[in-house]
Amino acid sequence: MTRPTEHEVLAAVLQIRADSLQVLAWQRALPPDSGRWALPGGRLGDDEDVERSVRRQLAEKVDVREVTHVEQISVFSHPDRVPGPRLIATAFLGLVPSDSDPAVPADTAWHPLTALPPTAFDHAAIVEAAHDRLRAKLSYTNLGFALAPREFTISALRDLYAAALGHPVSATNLQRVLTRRGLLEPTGEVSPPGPAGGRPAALFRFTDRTLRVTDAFAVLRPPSEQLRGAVP
Amino acid sequence: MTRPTEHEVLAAVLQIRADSLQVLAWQRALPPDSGRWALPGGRLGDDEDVERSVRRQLAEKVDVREVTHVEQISVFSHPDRVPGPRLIATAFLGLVPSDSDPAVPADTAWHPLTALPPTAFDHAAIVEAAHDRLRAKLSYTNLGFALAPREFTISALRDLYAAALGHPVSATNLQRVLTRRGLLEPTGEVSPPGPAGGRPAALFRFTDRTLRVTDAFAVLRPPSEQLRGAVP
DNA sequence: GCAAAAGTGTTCCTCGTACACCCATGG
DNA sequence: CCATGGGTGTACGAGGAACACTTTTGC
Repeated sequence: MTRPTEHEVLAAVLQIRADSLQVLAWQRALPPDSGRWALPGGRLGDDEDVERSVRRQLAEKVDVREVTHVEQISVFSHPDRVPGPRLIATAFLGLVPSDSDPAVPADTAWHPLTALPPTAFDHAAIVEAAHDRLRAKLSYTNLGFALAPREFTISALRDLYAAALGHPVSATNLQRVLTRRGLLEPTGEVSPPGPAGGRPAALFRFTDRTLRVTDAFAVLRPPSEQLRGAVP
Repeated sequence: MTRPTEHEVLAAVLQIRADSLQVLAWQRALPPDSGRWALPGGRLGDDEDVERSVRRQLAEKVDVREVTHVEQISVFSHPDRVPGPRLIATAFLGLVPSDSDPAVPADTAWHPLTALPPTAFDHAAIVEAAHDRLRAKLSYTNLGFALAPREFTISALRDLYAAALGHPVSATNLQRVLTRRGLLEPTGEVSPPGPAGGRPAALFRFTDRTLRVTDAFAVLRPPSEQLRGAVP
């Protein structure tokens, strides 16, 4: 009675490379949409939920240990989103730190979001949704940890944020905001200046490398606790 | 080779009734989980995507015209989330204004989130996720329009927000915040005071009855546009 | 010394919160 | 005229943005 339905997972894996936000894709060799670029993913296995599945599938493209964050975006379920048997996709955002350069298969490459080659099916919409999610979460969570190397200078971090957000970011204020929120801590080390000279930059790391919401309820927050046992 | 998989949609439909946030559920008559309360929903049809499907399925429980907002929450896909053939669920949040009292089937009733009877399968987790989403969006979008009647007094609106957020809300500040953001406009009418007297309350409405983000990028926002053509 | 890059101090301003005070109605 | 609920004015503070200024390096 009902048309048979398969379920797949797809991931927009983003990384900042050469000061540009890029996405991992592979070029389809076979129809449909041969020659176009597709997101990594595949059929959901019998014994896994979608989160497990997307991590398994990514392992076939890149070393999963390099993927620092994975989160569900939304379901793409238009009946004709792909030709042939019906296929419903759960889309994910994946993030890789800027200093890792995982080996990828021959048909797979990174592409800047601003110059995406023709994409297969509805994958362009998935990339856009992932980008939107990333931009939003950078501003109210500590998600920067997933794009940044273990240790970094503030100006390197500024470049990462600027590339991901798509607008200039002030190193001064970025440091102050993240420090005030307790997200950054100095390592004590410094990084030597480049050939042009300049003061050596202090190195920092994120205090926490799991997702934390740092600016929830900017407004309409609960009344101040005053003298009750404050929960920090 | 792969186990056959069905796809369903489920909705946590929330409404403020009697100053309490309640969810619509129906009591299962048959196993599995008979006697337990389940969220409205059902199998995805061949010619519809998940958004269309959830609206269609809700129409069987309540008059859809009463549902002012529907949004996707997330996918629930644990292999054993229900007994029998594998069933993947896309979960939704639905909202109904506090002044509508849609007719519902005999097996269906509203339950306060704080006193939820035993629920079927993983539906309790879906309700919790929907509640979290509602709380978050109330603070940075105009989503209040979906819970409120067409016209309302500020103190009625305060009660709605307090019930949804789970903490007291100041009418003074609520009005100021929503007005500053341009979300409220006075109708010019007033509502007569109750038997205890008091000044008649002015009536307001939301200027916009579709979802709008009003507080994006609380931090790390783009540099100020200065004298360029400002986009209001 | 000078240019370049990093880091700090200071000011301004927006905006949410808290709270005192004024307003309009019923009894 | 007083209790009750509605509405306004104001002061405070948190925190982000902008920018001037200082520090440390290479040449």
